[in-house]
Amino acid sequence: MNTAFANIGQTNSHLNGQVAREIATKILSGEIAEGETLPSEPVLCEKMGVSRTAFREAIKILYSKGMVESKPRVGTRVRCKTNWNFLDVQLLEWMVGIETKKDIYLEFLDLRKAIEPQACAFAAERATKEQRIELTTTFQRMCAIAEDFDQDQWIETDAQFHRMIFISSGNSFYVPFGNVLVAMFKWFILFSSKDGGVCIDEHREIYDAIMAGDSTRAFKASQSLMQKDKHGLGKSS
Amino acid sequence: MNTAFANIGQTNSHLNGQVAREIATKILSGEIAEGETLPSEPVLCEKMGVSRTAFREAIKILYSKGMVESKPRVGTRVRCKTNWNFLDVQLLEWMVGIETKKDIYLEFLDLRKAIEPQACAFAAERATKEQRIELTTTFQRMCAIAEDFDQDQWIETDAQFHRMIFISSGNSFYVPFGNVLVAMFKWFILFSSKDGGVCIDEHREIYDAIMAGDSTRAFKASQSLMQKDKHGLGKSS
DNA sequence: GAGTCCCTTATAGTCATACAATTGATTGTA
DNA sequence: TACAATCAATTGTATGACTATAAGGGACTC
Repeated sequence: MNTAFANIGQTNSHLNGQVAREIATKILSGEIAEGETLPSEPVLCEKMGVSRTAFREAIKILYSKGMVESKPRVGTRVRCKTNWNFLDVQLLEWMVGIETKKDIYLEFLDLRKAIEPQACAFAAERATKEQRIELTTTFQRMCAIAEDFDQDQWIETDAQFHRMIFISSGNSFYVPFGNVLVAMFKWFILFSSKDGGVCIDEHREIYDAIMAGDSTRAFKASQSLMQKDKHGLGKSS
Repeated sequence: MNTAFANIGQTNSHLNGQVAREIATKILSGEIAEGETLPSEPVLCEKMGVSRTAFREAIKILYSKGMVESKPRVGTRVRCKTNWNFLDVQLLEWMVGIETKKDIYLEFLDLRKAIEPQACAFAAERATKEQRIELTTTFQRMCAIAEDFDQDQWIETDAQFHRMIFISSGNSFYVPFGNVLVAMFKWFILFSSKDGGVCIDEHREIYDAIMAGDSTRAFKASQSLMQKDKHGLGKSS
């Protein structure tokens, strides 16, 4: 498989990535408040032990997510939270481990409820042949895992299944949700209980409806799954 | 007003911003295909007449939007489109002027239909006092503009009104939509016709419902506006 | 005293160069 | 053929110098 098409996450193990993560974490946790200006570049470079080159690349990453803005003579300030792009995979991954944010998946569920049924409906209408094949492959994997249950594998495959639906919607704006969803699912691996059965029947209903091209049924099936599953995990609780 | 809370857009007039825009445009338009690797850094720096520093900062911006990934000895390759974050203000702004993308607002409308009614409902339930005040101020401006009609001002204020609703939803994941919406509305200024009346009554219904704290009514009012308005512009056509 | 203009200065923005780290490709060897 | 060592191309990082920008203070005018 072409690497350009493989990974979803954006874990950047380089220095600039680490710096970006470190600062982002402080901003997201509120340790650095909105409106506050960061110490100057030389100071922070010294403090973090990196060169200006790496540091500035890190800042560009934060900038492009709407978290900071820089001006000469002023410095780099943290923008208002309303400008942060929470629908960004990296940003979500940075939130992992921030204690005060661990309940944010509840907010995400409210978004899923609004958008995912419609995504399923679109997928039923517009999924290409290739997308149907991949959806089938993924669903079959889910069935296998449901039989011989493994928590981590289930979550990963479940996320992939739902992501595939968003991709199959044929709408550019729906696609990013699939990626965000995958990022959120990674959280659940960290602190989800090992018990509870999977909603394989509910997923089958969604799958069947999409394959049958029945958008109304797909819409309802998705709604039904989200209704049953308080955690948005594909697990009944 | 604190500058950290003022601007929504992210127009970066610096060199790295220009470079980012230039390359992003070529990627978005398909001139540089998915999976393709860019020429090496020294080559592109020469070609564009900038230093590696500025160039690499530009690439970091694209990277953080999921558009490219870099590896030593391999180069920088364009990632699969499914990884691009279309729910990003800068990315949307870069799309302006790409001829083949000018109908993408139709896709966006499909997203709005799914999410905005729910945002209105949440806003009715959870808008803070300050948010209600700002919403009121904005709505009053809309009314004034509707009287003494000005196309550009209408679009700008209309966008601000809808953005305020997303912010008032109290859900971190709904907020970015408001910003994306503003970016999309900027397009309309470019190629919208000057005729057509504004849907001030429909907007008033949404506003009243939110102020009354009636989420069901707010939901329906938003649906109704989107139904009536084929372009999602707040204008009947 | 209030306002305007200009100068100073701190800060980010840009450049050039050198070196380090990574990894695909090549070559060598069993 | 399979595996290991080497090479080389490309990005990653560091450093130092210079430029551009704009906040803040001071002198001047009204």
